[in-house]
Amino acid sequence: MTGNFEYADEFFSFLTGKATAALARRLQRNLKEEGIHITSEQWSLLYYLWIEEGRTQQELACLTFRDKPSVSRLINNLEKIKLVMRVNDKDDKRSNLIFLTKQGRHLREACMRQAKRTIGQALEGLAYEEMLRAKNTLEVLYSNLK
Amino acid sequence: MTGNFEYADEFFSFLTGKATAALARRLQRNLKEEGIHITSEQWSLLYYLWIEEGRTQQELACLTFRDKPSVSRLINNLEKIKLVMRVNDKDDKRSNLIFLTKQGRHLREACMRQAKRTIGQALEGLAYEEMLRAKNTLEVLYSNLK
DNA sequence: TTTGGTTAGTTGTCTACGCAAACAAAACAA
DNA sequence: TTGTTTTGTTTGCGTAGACAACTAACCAAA
Repeated sequence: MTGNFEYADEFFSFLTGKATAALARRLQRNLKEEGIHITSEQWSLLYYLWIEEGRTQQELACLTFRDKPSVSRLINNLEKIKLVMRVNDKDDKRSNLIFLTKQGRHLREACMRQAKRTIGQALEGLAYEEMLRAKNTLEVLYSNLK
Repeated sequence: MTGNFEYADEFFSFLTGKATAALARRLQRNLKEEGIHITSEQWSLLYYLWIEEGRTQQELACLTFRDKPSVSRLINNLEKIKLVMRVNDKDDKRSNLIFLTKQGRHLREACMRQAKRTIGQALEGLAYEEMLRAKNTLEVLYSNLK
């Protein structure tokens, strides 16, 4: 049925992205309350580095679903505030491997706490079952489009 | 439980906004294929004007969950490409009422077609029931945060 | 009426986005 | 080995985002 679906207009609200925008703003606000002044975009990049460091910019672009220039500039800004650093890969001089600084690593715990808090606020009043279903639906949606 | 929720980290994927980003990009691409060169953000503002014209910028900011400067500049750009126009409100000289131009009105049908197509592509393979549940969950999420 | 608070919109500044083009290093093929 | 293609990153450009500070208009209470 790709691209032709009779009830589609009921779902235009997906297209406005209001829910995601609200979530991003709340995350940023919660981080700020904790004294952490990073953007939600920076958070999402750091998130993958907290899981594993030493990734290339290419990998980070893929993981965060951004284009390469966006990642390049995000990293510029994260370098400026001394949370990450580029290390030129010896085996492949085209790539930079991105590592956390001590400060970047240190931020992890507080950021995770605020991320959890944000999710808690967002999903308040919903049954766990419903959250799982919504997550699953969004994953399907993403895999349909990526 | 606001802000403290033991399974929260399972839902961090909500925070990255990848699904929404994918959706916005696909919408823009689909519009482009139809020869319509507007951004997904412009689409979302026009969407509310297609429902009803003559809204104030304030109202549009509220409807699209953006701040006033963002709406002001979106309208600047929409004016540049002659899809909308500001009309100063005679009853309250502080406000502008935003109207579609003939071209703006004309775009409606094709844009709606592509919006439907985008939703169709995004939700492909999902049961209608699941789509409704996800929509509902996102509405709760939004109302928790706005 | 005048003063003080509120509301609508704009401007400045900085961050971030995508797309296209440029570049350099690496991989590959003749 | 040289020439071509691919890959990883950066630069240029235009759009969009939030926040803070500002102007102009409205309004209400002294």
